[in-house]
Amino acid sequence: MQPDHAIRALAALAQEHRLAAFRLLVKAGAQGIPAGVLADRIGVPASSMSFHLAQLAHAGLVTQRRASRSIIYSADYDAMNALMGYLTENCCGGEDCSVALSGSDSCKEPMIR
Amino acid sequence: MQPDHAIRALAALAQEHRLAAFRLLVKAGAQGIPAGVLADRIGVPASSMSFHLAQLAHAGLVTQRRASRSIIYSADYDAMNALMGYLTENCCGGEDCSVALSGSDSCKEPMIR
DNA sequence: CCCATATTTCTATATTTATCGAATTATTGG
DNA sequence: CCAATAATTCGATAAATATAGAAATATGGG
Repeated sequence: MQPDHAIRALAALAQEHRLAAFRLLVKAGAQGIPAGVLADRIGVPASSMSFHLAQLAHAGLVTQRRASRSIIYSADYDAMNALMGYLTENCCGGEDCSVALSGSDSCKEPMIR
Repeated sequence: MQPDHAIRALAALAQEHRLAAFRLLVKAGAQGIPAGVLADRIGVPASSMSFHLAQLAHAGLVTQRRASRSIIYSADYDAMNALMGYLTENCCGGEDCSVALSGSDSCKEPMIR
């Protein structure tokens, strides 16, 4: 994953309504949630929701499919996975962050020099 | 971790120069890097670097200490760890993203309904 | 004490992002 | 085909973020 792709994904999640939408989509699983339902649940106008969903889609974090009149959004787990991988490799010292760096002494870089 | 804290951390990383700085700091380990060296390596004016470092610090992702005339920044691994934990719990279906969700069938939510 | 160094704060400006009503584009039921 | 529904795109602001020079604030050497 290129840094600019990671930045797009991070920026996509770094907004109240988009993070809320993505969390709902993650919980919803592959079934997904229609755009209008997301707008209602989050409490933003449809046009605002559409703007935010476009950013999540541009970052590759969600996919969309049409089902009758609705457009149903789903979280793209692979994309989120890739972002986690990028962060683990580049921002956590190259090891699994939650295991290796929390008070552990297995860090590649010594904590005190 | 509260959602707004996660958003601050995500936003702090979602910028070219800040992500570059944070990656350098992660690689540097506890030794850290002075503000001026970061500015030089990244190629931004000192005042711009200071602006970005303030955002990273406000998000809790870096710590700073004075050493003579320099102010040395270091990555805060615990904060990054907390962010990874938040993302894993809230944006990856509640399991370790890189293990459970990449084509695995161990997801809590069924992939197809 | 003075000067050079390192950094931050201030100030102004440019750029990007967010908001939301109105208009537009699909889709379906009747 | 027409009316109703679901979304998106458009357009106009508003708000937040980024940039960078200039001024101000510490620190330490001589």
